[in-house]
Amino acid sequence: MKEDSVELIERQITDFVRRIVMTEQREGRMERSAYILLRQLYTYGPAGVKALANHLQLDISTVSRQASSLVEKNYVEKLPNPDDKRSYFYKITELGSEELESNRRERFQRLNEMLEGWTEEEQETFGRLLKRYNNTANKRLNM
Amino acid sequence: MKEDSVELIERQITDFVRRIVMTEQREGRMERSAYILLRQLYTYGPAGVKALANHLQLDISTVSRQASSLVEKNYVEKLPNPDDKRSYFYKITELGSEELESNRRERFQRLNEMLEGWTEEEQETFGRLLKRYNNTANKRLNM
DNA sequence: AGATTATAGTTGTATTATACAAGTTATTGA
DNA sequence: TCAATAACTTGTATAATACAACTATAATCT
Repeated sequence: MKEDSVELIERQITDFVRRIVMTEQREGRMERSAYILLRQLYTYGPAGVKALANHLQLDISTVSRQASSLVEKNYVEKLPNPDDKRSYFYKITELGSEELESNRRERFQRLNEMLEGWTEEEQETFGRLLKRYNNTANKRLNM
Repeated sequence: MKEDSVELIERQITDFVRRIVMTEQREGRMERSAYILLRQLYTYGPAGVKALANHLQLDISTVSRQASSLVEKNYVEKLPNPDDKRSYFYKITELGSEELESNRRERFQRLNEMLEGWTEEEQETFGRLLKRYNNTANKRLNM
């Protein structure tokens, strides 16, 4: 089997995802989904589960549980929506923001170690190509 | 927050993994782990669960179950090891090889679509950088 | 050789993220 | 006003995984 670029990328992506999933499993998952939800709330402000589920492309029930779990940890508050008594706003708390920020720093730290020895240009290129890949993937998902 | 390369990459990796995990969940997972196990057996030949678990960096019990599941589908055979009656060799079958190959093709196909419009050089670079990243990550894991 | 220890594998149990389906309460619109 | 719709929660199921307990065999050490 000839190892052209596509084959190389396929292989690398498979390994990449495997390692991450595996590592997360070992350390007790949650982190990633919690992180993403917190990031969403931090960046775009309070929202209800439906909007969040749309943004994150997850099932409403999944987000509902994730959000509850964050409420338990006091990382988010569940505020009733005065205009619609069916729904709520989940709002990141001070504690949640701190948690997010510290998590962010850790991630940057780890990533920085991973990228040790890379030139600035290589880093930029990697980021750019990943982004391009993601954009295409996301576009395709929404069809 | 300034968006330097590390921040960009962190963001893109998070999104990348999220989308993949999510998509797999939707379509009934298994595919990835089965694929990786089949690939391992195809590439390196028959092996017992311990060796496989080492290679794939998974718990023995996990591999044991994955292997059983592949035996049920007739993708692999479970052969007794004549030199050690405690252990077995799992060997990919003809059917398993075909399944692997067709899975591979599908993945290439999808990936090719994803990389539409990329120059050959961009593809090579992407593969190379992913590989570099993976190598570092794997090295760090084994410490 | 016999007893102890180590090894290969399987199976039981738990956890996490997820989806789908069913249910509750509130809103909207004919 | 009452039927349909919407936002959310909760019940149930699934998949990949780990850890712990167990079984059978092999290796090692008196």
